[in-house]
Amino acid sequence: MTHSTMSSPQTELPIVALVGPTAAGKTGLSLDLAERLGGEIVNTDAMQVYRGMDIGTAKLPPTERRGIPHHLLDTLTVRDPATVAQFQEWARAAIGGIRGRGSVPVLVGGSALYTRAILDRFEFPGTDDAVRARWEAELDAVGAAALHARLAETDPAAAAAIRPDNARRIVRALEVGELTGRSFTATLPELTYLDPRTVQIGVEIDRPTLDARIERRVAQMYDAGLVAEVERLLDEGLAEGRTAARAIGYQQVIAHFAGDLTLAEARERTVIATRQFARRQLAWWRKDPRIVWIPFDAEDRVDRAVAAVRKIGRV
RNA sequence: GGGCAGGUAGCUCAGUUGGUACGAGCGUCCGCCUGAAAAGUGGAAGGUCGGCGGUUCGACCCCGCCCCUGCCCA
Repeated sequence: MTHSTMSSPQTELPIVALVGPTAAGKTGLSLDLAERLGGEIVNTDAMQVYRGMDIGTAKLPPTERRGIPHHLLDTLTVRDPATVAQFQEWARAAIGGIRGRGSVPVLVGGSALYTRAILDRFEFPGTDDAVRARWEAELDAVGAAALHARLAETDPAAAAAIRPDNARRIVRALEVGELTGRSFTATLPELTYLDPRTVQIGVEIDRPTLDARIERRVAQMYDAGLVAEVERLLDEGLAEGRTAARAIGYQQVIAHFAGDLTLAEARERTVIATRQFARRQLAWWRKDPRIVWIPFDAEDRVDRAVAAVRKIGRV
């Protein structure tokens, strides 16, 4: 416990977020950084929240965490749906708790939307299972195009921003409209940190190297028993999980068990899906000029990261 | 040595009874993205149609030879 003699010194503590494509080396850097800053780690990876999904999400085993507290790992079972809004709440609470303890929160993870939802001014309009279910049923009955036409009547702005084939977003827009009576703007908010003492550090890596690392990582996952892990999780209801079953690696092994892919195909598809995921992540970070990029293999990367943090807050 | 099938986009394959390749799926690249986000979604770039020669106004599609792949016979 820190005793604050001055006006809440804990708010002077920075929020650090480590971003970058999967397999770039975020985890390793996060440990060094947390050690140097006296920080605690907050996971911002949408799939590492699942208990039991360890190998396929490249979750750091507890024995390798160097005694640094890790938050938001293993918070859901494989049957539970994950949602951004809920994660935002958890993460902000975790950040508050860490700062309250006089430590620096170090967020690490590859889920770009999650990270933004936590760091930026980002508000979610709410949800309602019944309303959602009704629109989803309507979607099945009428199809995306017809639903989009209906959205065009009630919320022209949203309809203009959402493609007629993007069923998921159309349903959500209709849900929000019904719930709030307001337009579902459907555009990302500005890049504005909720707390000005926020730094994002990006792990920079060239594509050939990244692709090679992805391939190697997938091979290691299979060697380490990914298939057995999936088999075990299937007993726990993985296939019924709306989000967990979609995770890269898991999704392909499930398809294998369903007889749709050979094991070799599943492995290959996992590599491809991971690579595509990395590209999508990169597209996301590319738009954010606030990120301080540090080469993944820079000898002094930890020093540089620490320096970037010091620029915005006393540590 | 002989016979058959095949050689078209990075990959797997469609296709035209000869008139500028209508290509498709996957991959690749780029964009979008507010309660499934490791998800969802839009677009773009790629082809001297195995090689050489011939027939023809014109060939990827016809003829000849050659090369490569697979299968069969010897």
